[in-house]
Amino acid sequence: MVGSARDVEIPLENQQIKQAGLKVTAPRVKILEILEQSGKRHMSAEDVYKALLSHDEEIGLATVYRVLTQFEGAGLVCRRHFEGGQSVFELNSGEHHDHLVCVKCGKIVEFLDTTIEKRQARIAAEEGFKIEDHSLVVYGVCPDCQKKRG
Amino acid sequence: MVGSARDVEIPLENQQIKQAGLKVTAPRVKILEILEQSGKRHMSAEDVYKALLSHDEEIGLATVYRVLTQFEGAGLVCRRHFEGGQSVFELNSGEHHDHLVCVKCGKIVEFLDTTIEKRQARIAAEEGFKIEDHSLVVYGVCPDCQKKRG
DNA sequence: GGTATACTGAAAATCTTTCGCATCTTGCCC
DNA sequence: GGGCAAGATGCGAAAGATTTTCAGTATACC
Ligand SMILES: [Mn+2]
Ligand SMILES: [Mn+2]
Ligand SMILES: [Zn+2]
Ligand SMILES: [Zn+2]
Repeated sequence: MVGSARDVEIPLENQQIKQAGLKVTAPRVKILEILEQSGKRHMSAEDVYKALLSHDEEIGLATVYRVLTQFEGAGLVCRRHFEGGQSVFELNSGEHHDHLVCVKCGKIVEFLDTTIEKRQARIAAEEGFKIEDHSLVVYGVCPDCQKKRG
Repeated sequence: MVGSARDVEIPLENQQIKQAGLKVTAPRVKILEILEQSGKRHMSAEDVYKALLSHDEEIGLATVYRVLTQFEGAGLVCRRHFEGGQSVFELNSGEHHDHLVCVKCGKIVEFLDTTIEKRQARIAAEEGFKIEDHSLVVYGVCPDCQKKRG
């Protein structure tokens, strides 16, 4: 047998999952791949599930929810609660950011504004609150959707 | 029969409901009363339902949801989506505001910061979005809860 | 009062997410 | 490489929140 173990590249996903303290299983690797490769940065569990189906992966919806929750706990993904029933997940970029969401087409623009972040911190401090987290979502109509309709 | 129609005061609730284009019915009046009289400014449908029960009102939970949704459509109440399952409703004060929520005890502090509001408007404008709404919720631990635990 | 229409309560249906559990896998030791 | 225990998966059932359905009832208006 010629060649070393290096002939087979160990996918980055496996490292991430292992480092998160989770066993490397097919569902976990596939779900992470979907999140990394999909054009949508923000996907609902259902979105992920459908993407898996379209890749002919036999993974149950319950497993998708379970794995996404584990990934969240491990800091691999962030869960968002925008309006409209389902939670959406995105890979954790490591940097906090907020969202601008188009109410017509669902387009999402991410932003980070230090002025807002500072004001929030000040307001919380004035009330004596110790901030744990925050959620800022601005809903509006994106340029494309404004063109399409009056 | 002495006395005019003015002897019987028409409750303000009835006016508000009528002006909203809705028929004045017992459930609607009671629910509006609960929202006005309850110490909690922010109530879930379940909260309202329980308050009704404690007032010996026979109103179904489905009706509570229906009425709250109608009130929202009529601009009488605002629906909020804080973390944790249920939506909460509050009377529409006519003035927008955001929320600081204690993750331990649920205490809510309302605030309005023009600096933040302006920054949001600018950010949306830069992206060409026409703002329709926004939701800013800061989660943290209130002073009381900080004292109670390490 | 009489009537068309809107409203109501209760149950059933939806929708999203989580559980229970029998059945597989993975990670690890020999 | 095989054996094993802990941990994961898939499936169906269950749960929790909200909405819909529908037959009976109340309201607004004449
Ligand atoms: Mn994002
Ligand atoms: Mn409020
Ligand atoms: Zn759009
Ligand atoms: Zn508190």
